Amino acid sequence: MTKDTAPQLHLDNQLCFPVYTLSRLITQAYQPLLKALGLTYPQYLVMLVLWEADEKGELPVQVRFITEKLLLDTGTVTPLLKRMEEAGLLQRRRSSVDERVVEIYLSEQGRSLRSQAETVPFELLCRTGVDPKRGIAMRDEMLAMIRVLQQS
Amino acid sequence: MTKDTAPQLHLDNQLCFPVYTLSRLITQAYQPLLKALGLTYPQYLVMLVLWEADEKGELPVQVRFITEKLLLDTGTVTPLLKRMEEAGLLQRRRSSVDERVVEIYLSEQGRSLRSQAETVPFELLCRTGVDPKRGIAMRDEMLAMIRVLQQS
DNA sequence: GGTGGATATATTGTGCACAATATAGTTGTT
DNA sequence: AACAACTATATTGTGCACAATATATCCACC
Repeated sequence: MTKDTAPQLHLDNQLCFPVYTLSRLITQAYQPLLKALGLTYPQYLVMLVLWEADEKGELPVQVRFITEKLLLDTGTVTPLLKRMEEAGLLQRRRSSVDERVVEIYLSEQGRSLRSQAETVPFELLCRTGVDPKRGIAMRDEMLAMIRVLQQS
Repeated sequence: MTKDTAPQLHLDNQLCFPVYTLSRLITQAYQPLLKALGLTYPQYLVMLVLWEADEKGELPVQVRFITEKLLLDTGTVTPLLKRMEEAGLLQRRRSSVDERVVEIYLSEQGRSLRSQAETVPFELLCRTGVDPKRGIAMRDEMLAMIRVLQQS
């Protein structure tokens, strides 16, 4: 009489666990590169949003713009932006048109960081040993899952 | 004269961001199911490890066993196990053979939670709308990337 | 049998995530 | 004009993650 088993509860059979682990390991792989720029990984994501908005002439952006791009809520983003303001990467200013809104401006320091960041994605690609084609296929599958999960 | 662009820094071209987001959204999808069991997502992962060890008659396990399975360090796992002990899910006891080692035992409450958890993976599969075959393919690709990242 | 190095776990401090709630401002309706 | 409903951001509290460091124990070798 052996114990009954529940293979669907075995760690190796989970889909969630590799996603969770891969996310952590990727963040760890970025860490030394981002440390040289004085950024954490979530701060790097905010900078990606701001640099891209800058290219398109969309600055300043609202806090809401960032929360929607990154799918994070204000409870995460507000303190994140405060720390980044203290670090001199950006400015936060209440809109005079609508006092509810806080507008985010890129500082010169924040803007100039972009040129240093330009090599980061390629270096990461090398470290992870991802074949670019399969990486794109994986990315698209994940984006599809994200769309499904966002509805609930 | 337009601003120069750096497409490799655009959010939509990142591989890391979908992994990061998918991981968060999956955790959020688990949350209502796990809340009914009184577990957080990392606590659920610890329980998966313990239930599986229990099946194999490997209990008690060392803290190290859990950190290695989950690829987390003691700075994360020790307080996690303490909270789980307070919640009555497990016991922590110093080994008398080797006083450095802390042995983790499953409590009866923790063991009996397994039957309630057995339906969780299937429910998640439904919510994420994953085709099982493609899910397995994705999982294996992620595990391959994890192996590469673990070496550095 | 003492001591240097290795091992196992714990602690401290910082920065996310996120649920829940609060605050303040705006808009639409009557 | 008053006020209810809505919107944008902020705050509070809890629980991870993780780097860095500390503590305690064990083991090998002399």
